[in-house]
Amino acid sequence: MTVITGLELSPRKVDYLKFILKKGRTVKTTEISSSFKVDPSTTSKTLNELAASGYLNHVPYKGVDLTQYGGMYAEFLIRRHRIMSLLLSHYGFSSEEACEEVSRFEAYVSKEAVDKICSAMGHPMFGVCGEITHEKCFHGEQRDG
Amino acid sequence: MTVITGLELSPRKVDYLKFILKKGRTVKTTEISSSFKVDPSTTSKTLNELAASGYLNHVPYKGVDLTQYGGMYAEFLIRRHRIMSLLLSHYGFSSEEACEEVSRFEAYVSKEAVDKICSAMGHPMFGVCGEITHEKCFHGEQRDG
DNA sequence: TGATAATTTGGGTGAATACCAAACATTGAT
DNA sequence: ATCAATGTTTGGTATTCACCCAAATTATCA
Repeated sequence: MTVITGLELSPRKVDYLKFILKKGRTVKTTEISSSFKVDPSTTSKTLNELAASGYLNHVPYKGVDLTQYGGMYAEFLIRRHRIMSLLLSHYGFSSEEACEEVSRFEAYVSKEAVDKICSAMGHPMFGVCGEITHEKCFHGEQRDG
Repeated sequence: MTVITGLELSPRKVDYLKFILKKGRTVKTTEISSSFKVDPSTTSKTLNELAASGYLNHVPYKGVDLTQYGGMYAEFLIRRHRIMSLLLSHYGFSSEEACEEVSRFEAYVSKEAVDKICSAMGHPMFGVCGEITHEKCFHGEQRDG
């Protein structure tokens, strides 16, 4: 049972996993590279790394999709984004402002912190940019893994 | 009149400026390198870069201190740290937990965001790790520079 | 089945952060 | 006042992240 610190992935990798989870299907390299406006070769390499680390299944020339672990991890990433955005929305940020700001720093926010905030907020069901799920949240309180 | 976005400096440089401001005097390379547990040569190079960018005055072999601009900027850095830590302390974080968590991501939080949060909090005078000053805060609300 | 489009690979770049070894400057003790 | 010890800087090198270009490879469709 691997423990998630939330600090495992670089900002770009976080972006990619969130993107792939939101698509909910196999995604092609070009979809990602054009969305993020980078060269396909850059995306290709990053996807390879994510596959090597077990987050993605990569069938060369075909596309990528999330492994079981990658799916679980990406759900945390989305939850983190939504919880942090919701938090900022309580301080005068519009949805867009909150999402944009959070996107800058979310990769450096620990799961422990997210769980704590989520718990203090009473495990909200909706964020400013979508539904918040708490499957693996552990409700901030201690629980066995 | 240079506009501060808050995203000008890398995490390490943020650490250094905050450290120097807190000391409130000329600081030697070794003080910094030993505090952050890195090689003095690493610190020396980073201090050079900060000097080249106008944040520090560096007298070789003697030490560094903040330029006027550097001092102003460092005050923002401290305010950002304290506002963000105070924010987290409202979600069940102890002072230490809040400081530690914020230290991980503060370099990526914009001044605009800090001002907004500061304003929404009613410009608090005290954070979990020191007094908060609002000299250059512009009180979140619009004001001319 | 061959041209076109998508993808990957190989080779480079720059920023950030770090280390080591060697050169250089400062300081303090004799 | 000089020299050894200490502190600092320079030069060289490494890694991680993120990016680009050009060339090779694979897939697809007409």
